[in-house]
Amino acid sequence: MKFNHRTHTCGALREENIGSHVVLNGWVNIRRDLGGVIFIDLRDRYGITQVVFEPHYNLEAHELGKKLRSEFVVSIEGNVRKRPEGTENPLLDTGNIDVMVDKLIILNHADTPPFPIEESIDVSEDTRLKYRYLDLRRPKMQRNMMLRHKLYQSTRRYFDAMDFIEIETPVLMKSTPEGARDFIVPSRMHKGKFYALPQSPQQYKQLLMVSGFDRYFQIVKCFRDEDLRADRQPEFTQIDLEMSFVDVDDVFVIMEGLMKQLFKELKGYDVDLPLPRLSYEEAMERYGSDKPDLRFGLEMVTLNDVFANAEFRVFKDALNSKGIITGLLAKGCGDYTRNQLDVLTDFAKKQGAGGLIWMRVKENDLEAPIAKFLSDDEKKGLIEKLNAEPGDLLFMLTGPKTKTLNIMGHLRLEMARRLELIKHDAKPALLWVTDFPLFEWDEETGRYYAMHHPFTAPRVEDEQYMESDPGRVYARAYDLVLDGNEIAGGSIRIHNSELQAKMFKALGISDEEAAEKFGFLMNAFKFGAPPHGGMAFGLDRLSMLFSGESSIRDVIAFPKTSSGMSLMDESPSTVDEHQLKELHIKLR
RNA sequence: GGGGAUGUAGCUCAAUUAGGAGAGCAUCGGUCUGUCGAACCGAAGGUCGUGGGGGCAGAACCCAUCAUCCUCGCCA
Repeated sequence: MKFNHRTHTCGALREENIGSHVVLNGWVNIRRDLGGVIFIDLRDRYGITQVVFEPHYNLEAHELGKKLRSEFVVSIEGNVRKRPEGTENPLLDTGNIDVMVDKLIILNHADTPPFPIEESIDVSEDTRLKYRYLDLRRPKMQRNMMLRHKLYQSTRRYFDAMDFIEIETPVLMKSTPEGARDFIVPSRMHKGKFYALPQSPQQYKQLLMVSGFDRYFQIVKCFRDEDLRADRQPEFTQIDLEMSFVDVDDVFVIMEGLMKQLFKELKGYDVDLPLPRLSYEEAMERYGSDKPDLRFGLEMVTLNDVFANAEFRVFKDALNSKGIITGLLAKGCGDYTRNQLDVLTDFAKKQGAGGLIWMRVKENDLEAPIAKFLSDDEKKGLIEKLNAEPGDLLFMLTGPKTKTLNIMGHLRLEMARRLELIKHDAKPALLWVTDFPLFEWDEETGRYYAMHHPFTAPRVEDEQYMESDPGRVYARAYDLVLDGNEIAGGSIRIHNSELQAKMFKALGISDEEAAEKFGFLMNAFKFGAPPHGGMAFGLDRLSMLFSGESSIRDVIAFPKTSSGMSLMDESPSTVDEHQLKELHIKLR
């Protein structure tokens, strides 16, 4: 089909173009047919321009213009004209002009779209995902994709300027036992053998350090076969980096520089450096989360010392079993009704709490079902410690430390929502969380797991406990948190094969298994591995937060549903029997 | 794997206690020369997610199942 190249985009024309003859190509956003005159909003990714078909101006074009419908693809030629006085549209950048059409070419017809292509639409996500190519035409999605593009470009510019080298690592790799479930790829050439898709390029980037590349980065797809969430997809994108001859603070400086640049270039916001740091313990005790949202206060307080001599059995049990008593002050919520408190109690119970203790703070007393179990000293201590005043409400939870703090952390977020503590224009809250435990004990399997990953270095002063008491070893690991979201995590790595062997031993991985699964890394470490460390950013989450979205699906062009399906192309799908046969696979 | 919410016209939703499937938008036709959420008049449009059950009668009740969203577990 013959058509002319555009002279302008649909967002370009202004009053200075009045009088010029132009060609515009784009989609019919909407048609307004007034009988004698037809207006078309012509759309491309740059904007919208109103084009006009008028019989006295051009009869032929007007006749053909009657056929236009939403989402037709057209090419028009015409003259830019100043809009008649009073008909300007201030909502459009091009709103002071319109284009009188001399020639219309319909490049393609379009079925009526299942939903309107508009800024904000009220359409179920299934429908949007099924017709994702239409959803992506919407200005909002176009903006999200463009912002993501800028995120890539700015990141690449930053790391290049900092002497980092972008190196691609394999997508087909060896399955590793630790961590998330692998996506598995069968090998046709090696019967019964499988590749795995990387959960992250962790081992490869460490090997690149052994190779002397010194500073590496990559924007890379990673895959984890685990259940999904609003902020988790089975395939996702990381900004991955690794540096040699560094300690924790060196990594922080690089990352803080990146955050400063990204915030400046993408949001026009100046981040104050250095970023605040919280230890894992402190984050848990004060915010009940290892990714605390610091856009608001509402801090939790550990009350163990207030109740050190408690008679009340619930508190006594908690203290005797090395548990925790944690409190939260809800300012001015003393008028919450029994019904509201029951709802919050249910909320806590759903998270796994035994119950939720609440107390209304009165002029000279505490009003609560459990008040009679507390001594006057305890009541006084509680009020002082929580800084409570008459009219306030306070919550308490008791139980095993991590779990209880977590539940209170959820309650903290819930109360923040109810009290609308997160202002729309709140300053972004960035912080480091440091000093994670190296290991996590798992009751079910009766063994330790690496909290970060098995290549994470212990703090030097804790190395001595690696064998005797792994539970008290802290890691040289750190997370970067933005507005209550974990957006990056990393660590200084083990670079010596003996320490790495100790690590595997603590994880209950036998020498044989370690040699089989990680032998190549252990071997590499014997040939002169520099001290190194790095980080990986969740680019999707970062992109989501910059776009102001609440799901990473809104910043991924073609995402999966929460059951891992692609509604557009209907994957995953069955394959032919002969494909399976070639792969030596039999379904059962 | 567990919990919660949802599923009715192309889209968003309604339908009281089980008793005539409806509205707005979109679509189609008509009127209309300055609209920009055009307006006005008219029309068409339904496997009530799917399968089964009880019942004179089901969109509604029961069972199963599928899908979507949120969430706990899980995510080194």
